[in-house]
Amino acid sequence: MSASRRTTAAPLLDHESIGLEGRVMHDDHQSLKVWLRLLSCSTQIETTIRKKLRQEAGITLARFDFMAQLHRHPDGLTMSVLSKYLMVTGGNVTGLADELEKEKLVERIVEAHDRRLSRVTLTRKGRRLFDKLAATHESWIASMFSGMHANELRQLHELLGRLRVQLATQTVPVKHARTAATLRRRRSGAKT
Amino acid sequence: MSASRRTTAAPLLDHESIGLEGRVMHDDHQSLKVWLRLLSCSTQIETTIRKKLRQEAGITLARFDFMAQLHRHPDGLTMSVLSKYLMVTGGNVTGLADELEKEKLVERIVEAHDRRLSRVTLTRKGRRLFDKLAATHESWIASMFSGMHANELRQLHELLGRLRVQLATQTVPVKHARTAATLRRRRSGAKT
DNA sequence: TCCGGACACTTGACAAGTAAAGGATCGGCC
DNA sequence: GGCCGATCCTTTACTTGTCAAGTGTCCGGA
Repeated sequence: MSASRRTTAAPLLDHESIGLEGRVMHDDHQSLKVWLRLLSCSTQIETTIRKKLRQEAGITLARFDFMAQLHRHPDGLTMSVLSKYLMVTGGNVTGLADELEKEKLVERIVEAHDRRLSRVTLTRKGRRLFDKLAATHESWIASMFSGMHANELRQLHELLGRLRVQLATQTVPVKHARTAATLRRRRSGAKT
Repeated sequence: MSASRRTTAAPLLDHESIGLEGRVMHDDHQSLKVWLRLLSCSTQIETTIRKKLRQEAGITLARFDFMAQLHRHPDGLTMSVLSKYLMVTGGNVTGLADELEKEKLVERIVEAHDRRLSRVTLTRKGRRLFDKLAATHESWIASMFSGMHANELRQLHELLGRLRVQLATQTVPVKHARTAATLRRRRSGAKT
């Protein structure tokens, strides 16, 4: 039941009409509603995938992502690059690498020409496991979207693409914080 | 969930053509792409909001949500209902309630007719604070979506609505045999 | 050559969330 | 009345992730 999450705010805005366009004031509510649905869908899917991965494959979503990155970069990646790609902090990457290394799914190789660098790659065992998981994973996704028509998917893809661009260009004021890509945070929910 | 953001799998599916429509096979990839964009947008917005809430209002997203629920239910809610609405576990709700109560933003009132129940409500102070935050919050959202045209928003709203329904109806089959297999309960031991 | 700063990673304290066990209370039934 | 099971909340242990300080390495300039 329920797909909803976060309840987020009640509509209280009326002053503060963000001087943007003039018709913005009218869109406020619509934006909030879109956001809540967006969040709701996203959360729902992510939760499902996370659960399935754990229950049926005994693996964590974080580890899966970690391995996914290595899989598409067969030559290996350094910790800092992984941190950037995964959008988590360096400390987190270290921890994940430790665990996966312990299970012989990945290995660290210290770079000869610069011993500060260690390149992480999938082991044969890791690659084998990931290949299997990736196929399953994609089938889960496909199945979750199976109720949508092809052109609806196209539209959605297009619209989200535009939204993402908007967000990227104007949300920027995030500032180039520290070294590691300290972005991304937890899920929250919404309810309409 | 977590903080990091999914990079998700490389496309490996080819067999397993989820016998659904016939052209589904062709959609697999599209689904994955839509999902990634969905996640990307959702995460971006959530991160922004979480940061702003913390920086400019000194409050946590979880607390904000907690208060939002109470705000739309002025008569108060029990812990278990809150847990359901917020989609978090009971333990989490207890913790949040403790903190907010300490700050005099909410209060617990033990139900007279059933002393197991405690109803949580916003204090006057809490309501005042939330009113202010909610307005600001909605203006943030509106501003983030300000790059989209009104009809794009409408389309997005519609499509996400359909998706959400799909997810709600078909994701249900998740539950099945216990959590057995993977991680059997281990009392107080370290990792595997 | 040697030194200081930049870089790459690790470590340890903390935050937030989950799941499972615990404790109290209620309600029905004999 | 007294027991039993169900319900509600709390507590505890563990997971995952952040941040900031620490360690080791590289490099460019005096």
